[in-house]
Amino acid sequence: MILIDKENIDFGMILSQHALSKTSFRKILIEFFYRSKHSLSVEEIISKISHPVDKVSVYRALNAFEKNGLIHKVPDKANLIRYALCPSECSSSKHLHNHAHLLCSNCNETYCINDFKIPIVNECKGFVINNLKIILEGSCIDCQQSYS
Amino acid sequence: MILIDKENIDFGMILSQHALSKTSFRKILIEFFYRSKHSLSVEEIISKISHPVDKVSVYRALNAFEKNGLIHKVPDKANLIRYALCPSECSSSKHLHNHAHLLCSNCNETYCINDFKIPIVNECKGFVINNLKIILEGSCIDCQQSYS
DNA sequence: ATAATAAATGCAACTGATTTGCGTAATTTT
DNA sequence: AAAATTACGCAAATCAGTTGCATTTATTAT
Repeated sequence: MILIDKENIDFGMILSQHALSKTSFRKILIEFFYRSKHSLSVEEIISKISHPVDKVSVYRALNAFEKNGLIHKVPDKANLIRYALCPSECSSSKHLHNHAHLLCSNCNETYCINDFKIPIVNECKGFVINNLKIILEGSCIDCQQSYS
Repeated sequence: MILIDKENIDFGMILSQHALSKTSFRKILIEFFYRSKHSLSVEEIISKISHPVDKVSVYRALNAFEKNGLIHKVPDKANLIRYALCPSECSSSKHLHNHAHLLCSNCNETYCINDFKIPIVNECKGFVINNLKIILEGSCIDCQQSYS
């Protein structure tokens, strides 16, 4: 397991490394992703961030972050745009993900899981498969506890 | 393998068996699903069906069909509403699917595949998993051929 | 078969997420 | 520091999907 000291990350540096402008909003946004343990929707970003932003700027920043390999889209129960941090191997030229998503039916939080066996597909109908998306729906720990 | 004679299916009967009204539009709609080898979006239904329909009626019919176990939602590249026929075991009380979806990156058609091994998930973060969605993205046979 | 009841349809208008255009402000390059 | 590029905020547009309501069609009961 890799432990990251979240208090001492240079978020401006992270933006530079991904060829993204270091505006005050974007520094706060990337920090917000690092501090969040689950994925983020546009609404969540606007309401919880310590910086007044127009939603248009949020959409555009997320777009740029994704394009440059910093974040990736994750499924959302309501089909909203929702993102999570990429593993460090991703770049603007290529997103390299090999993970599944856990989606809580109750609170609609999405978490990434990195350790799973790729399923074996027997019947392929001649498809050439480039990308695999796995979504596991269920109840997250927090929601299970709140039921009991 | 089960062979179905698509020329002699009583579509009115199928609607009755699923407790759905036999309107002329709904008979044409269910027939359209039977004759299509891939999944259908609302837009595709409206433009290709031999019957003038309002989109609202399409949405409402699809909703009713799904609720009564006749069709099920499938993923769509652009997050549109998209449906495919259920296996005959589905009913209004329960949808019983155990299959994955092939999504062609080129033409955006979606196909169901029924023969695959469920992946083993090692890292679950305490989740209770109720439902599994698997989406295989790639190129379908037709799109591969059109490239060569 | 007919009347009564329930459900489906079409139209117009609405919602809510996302996008586009454009002038201004901040950032990066020279 | 000036010039060039990119991001920002605002207003307005777009696009999929939904809701309300009056009308038509289908189902059920007589």
